[in-house]
Amino acid sequence: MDTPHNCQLCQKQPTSAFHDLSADGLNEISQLKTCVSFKKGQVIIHEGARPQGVYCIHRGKVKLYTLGTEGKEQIIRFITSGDLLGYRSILSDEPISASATALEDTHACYIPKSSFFKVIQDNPKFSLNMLKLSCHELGEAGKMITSLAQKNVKERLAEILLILNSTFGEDEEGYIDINLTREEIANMVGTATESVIRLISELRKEGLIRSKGKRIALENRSSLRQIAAVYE
Amino acid sequence: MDTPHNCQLCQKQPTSAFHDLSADGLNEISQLKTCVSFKKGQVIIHEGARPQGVYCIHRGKVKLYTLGTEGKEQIIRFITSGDLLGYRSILSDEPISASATALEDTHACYIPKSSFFKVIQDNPKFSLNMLKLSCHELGEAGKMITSLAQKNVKERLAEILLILNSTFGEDEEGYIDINLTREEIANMVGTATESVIRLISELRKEGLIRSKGKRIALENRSSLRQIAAVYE
DNA sequence: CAATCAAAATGACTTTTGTCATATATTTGA
DNA sequence: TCAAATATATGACAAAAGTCATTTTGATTG
Repeated sequence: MDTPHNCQLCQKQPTSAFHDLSADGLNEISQLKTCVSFKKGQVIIHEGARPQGVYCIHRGKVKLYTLGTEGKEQIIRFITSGDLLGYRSILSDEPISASATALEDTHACYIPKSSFFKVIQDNPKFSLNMLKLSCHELGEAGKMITSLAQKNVKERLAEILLILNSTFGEDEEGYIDINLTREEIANMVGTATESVIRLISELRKEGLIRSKGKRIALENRSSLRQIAAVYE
Repeated sequence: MDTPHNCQLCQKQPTSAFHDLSADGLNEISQLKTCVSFKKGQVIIHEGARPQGVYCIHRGKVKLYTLGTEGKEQIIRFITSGDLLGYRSILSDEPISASATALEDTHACYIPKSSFFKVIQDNPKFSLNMLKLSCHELGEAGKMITSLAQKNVKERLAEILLILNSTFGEDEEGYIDINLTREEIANMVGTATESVIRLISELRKEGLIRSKGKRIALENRSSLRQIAAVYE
């Protein structure tokens, strides 16, 4: 077990389910949680398993993905500081429908199933936050479905690059601050690795992005937005 | 306003959020709801709008869809007896992300936003049911994402036919009991209408389905399952 | 700091899917 | 019930995306 993380950080984060939780509620969670770490590449939860608790990510980045035909990964979304992991399966009382793997060394709080339900029951505010959160995710999933069904690969790639940039921000040199292989990008976009590589070259030639090894920086967001046809 | 519907029907239905609700809770809802009807083809909720309440479908069938590029529909899922409509947007406090249109004459109960929140606050059981429901939907959405990203059109069509059959059942002649055009099926599968028509012909020639006009009946489920590669 | 390994890049080719045109069949509603 | 409208069906072709093979580049580590 690791050194305990400070739950108040999550309480302050507006996107967290613990946002605005009462001191009592926060205290309750602090008592029930334990702290764990995962190395880069380590599997945190495994598709098909029955989960025994939820994780609240304290620091690090995690990919959430399902395994399709022939074990091909489909990345559903990313999970990072303040986000919860594993709650879907526990709340719907179904086997885990998506696996999660750490993209970098990750620290998290673990809250056992029974404790999680206790917190939900004792804190209507938290319960409503969870409801809001899952409804928000549901809307995002709907957008992803429409995008996969109706856009071509280049449009989807442009969209994903914009999402990655706004989710993870940029490093000092302007590159998107996440370490993904072209294959992993392909697994988000829902296409072949070669197609992603080809289209990244194309976008680079068009001057919309630049790249150095696996790292990518956006150079012309508005054109990318136009390609992605994200009118929002 | 229509003749009032009996809420006990929803209470008894295991898939409904009102399942197992206390007599008090049920009574509270009965007081707050009004009853409404929609003609076939009528739009019930409209993408981008701000919803003022939720609908509980009493009888009828509704398609839920987002509008993609050039106004093309992407059907996300169907909503039928006992199901709620419009709650996602209200709970996540975002504009409606999907439109809903009645596929046949539909009767529903309307619960205004404020009443809906009141019921959630007064009935922890209902609140937890809603949470379970949205988490279940989230799992289904994840499956749909993987399917769209990794399966080819024929596999997805086979999958959709199996889903339609189990969701809506069959009429006396064995046809799937829902009235959809080939275009609407294409809008679920995420492909062109012609592709759906061609593949339906193909499946018919292979003896896996039969069809009469727009109606379709499954003849060989296990082969369809194999094509859909649904190992479950 | 090289040697090794893994990932990115690119070309050639195949398959799948989409588009457009047109013929045939089925619904629908007056 | 019959005509008009709508949907299904099919062919020909075009475009998009996937697969396989190979080269080049970048990352890793003893």
